[in-house]
Amino acid sequence: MYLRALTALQERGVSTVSSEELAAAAGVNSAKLRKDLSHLGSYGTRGVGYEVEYLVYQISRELGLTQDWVVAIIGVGNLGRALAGYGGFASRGFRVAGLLDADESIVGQEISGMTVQNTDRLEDIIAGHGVSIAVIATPAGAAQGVCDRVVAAGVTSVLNFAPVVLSVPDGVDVRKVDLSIELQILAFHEQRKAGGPDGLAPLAAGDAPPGTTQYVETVEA
Amino acid sequence: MYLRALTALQERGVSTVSSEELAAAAGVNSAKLRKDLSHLGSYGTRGVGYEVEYLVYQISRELGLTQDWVVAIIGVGNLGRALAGYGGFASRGFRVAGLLDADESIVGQEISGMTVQNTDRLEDIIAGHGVSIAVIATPAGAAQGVCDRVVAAGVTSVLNFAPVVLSVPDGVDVRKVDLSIELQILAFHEQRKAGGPDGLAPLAAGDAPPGTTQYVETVEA
DNA sequence: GTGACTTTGTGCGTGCGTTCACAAAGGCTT
DNA sequence: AAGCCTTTGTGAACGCACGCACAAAGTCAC
Repeated sequence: MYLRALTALQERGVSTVSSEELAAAAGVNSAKLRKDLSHLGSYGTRGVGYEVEYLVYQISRELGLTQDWVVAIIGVGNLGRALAGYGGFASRGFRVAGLLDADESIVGQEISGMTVQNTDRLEDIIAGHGVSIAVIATPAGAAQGVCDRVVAAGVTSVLNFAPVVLSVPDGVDVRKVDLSIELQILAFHEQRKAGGPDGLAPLAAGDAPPGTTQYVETVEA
Repeated sequence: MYLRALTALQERGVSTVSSEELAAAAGVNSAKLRKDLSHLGSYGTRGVGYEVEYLVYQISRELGLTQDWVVAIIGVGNLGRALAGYGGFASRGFRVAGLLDADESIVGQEISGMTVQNTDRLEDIIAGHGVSIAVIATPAGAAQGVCDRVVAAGVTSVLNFAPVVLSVPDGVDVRKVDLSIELQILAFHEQRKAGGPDGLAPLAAGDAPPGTTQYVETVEA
């Protein structure tokens, strides 16, 4: 988030920024921002602030964005197609090495300049291109099987869009993005705002379920 | 998450489940699960567990899924298209009332059985269909403007896919999904596993940045 | 060069979510 | 009917992230 705010500042020609300004742009507390940045070292100048360009480099390096990452997308449905065409990946050092799908009617299609390949070739592609991150955009039922295969083939990071909890061996990272759960969380708060269902008393502020806080959030009693 | 695990159990014909089993399926600690469920009331039977069907109903009601929610998707690029065709919404009580885009070459196109409308009509559509949740899938530059308009038109929940921090008045909820940040977090851990960049010492376990924990995660020292 | 002002870096307190561990409660067997 | 066994519900402790507030440090003006 800081990196994103910083590059936006960079594009506007700003060369120096205070923790207060950057925190506001990133939607966090300024003390938290300073503490976060202090973990990278002391890159600020007291009385002045942080040099934008230098900070961009330091954060990029810390996040590992100075090197390229090779990604494979498995499952070329609506979501897989969107991911394949998503510009935000390439611009941040993520290179899509392959689109794979088990559906024969999709295999061979050209999507965003890439030819969809059969899932049979998964192991070849991962090994051949040095894929280290797999994006799983398959239906729920196929996700665990695909996950097992990519892990066996050497992938140690998985981004999972399928609505299932994947189990993986130690040393493998899994992150999950669940679109309908995001909507459900919003619906939950929406219901609260409307007074709650079936005579249920609205929760007091702070009674919301965990994991629902966000950069900007206001929940009224 | 619990609801998803429960419906999966329901489909397999399981009628009763213990906190231990359900917690494993949802990827959480069993004590946490019991405490979460206890907030809904005492719906378990000691010595036996929870009745799946009853729990599904209770959670659905609590989350507000027993009623329908009307959604508008603004921005019909790759991602907007994928969202429009995403089956997970309709099956959980979310109805897409409109697809809107500012690009004249997209307006009028038929996507997933819906005609893309001009963003000019945003206020009409929100008022006419009673939209309460807006999904913003526009480019970053347009997001805040669209957000301001949907909020002014009465929307009080926003799901934001644009890579910007939206500012909204009190009483409006915003949730953000940022695809490239998910990949960046994975890349960060991946880099750590590889030994860190430029002779940087790998962080000890627990030194990972906040907000990076997940259902399944293993970060090696 | 000196003083005043600005902003960083961080020790400390607070609040919250998570987990452990156990008592209470219900079912099942004999 | 009684006792054993399983599982829930929850009090208490732990750990962590966040925010406050201030001292240290560096800049800028005079």
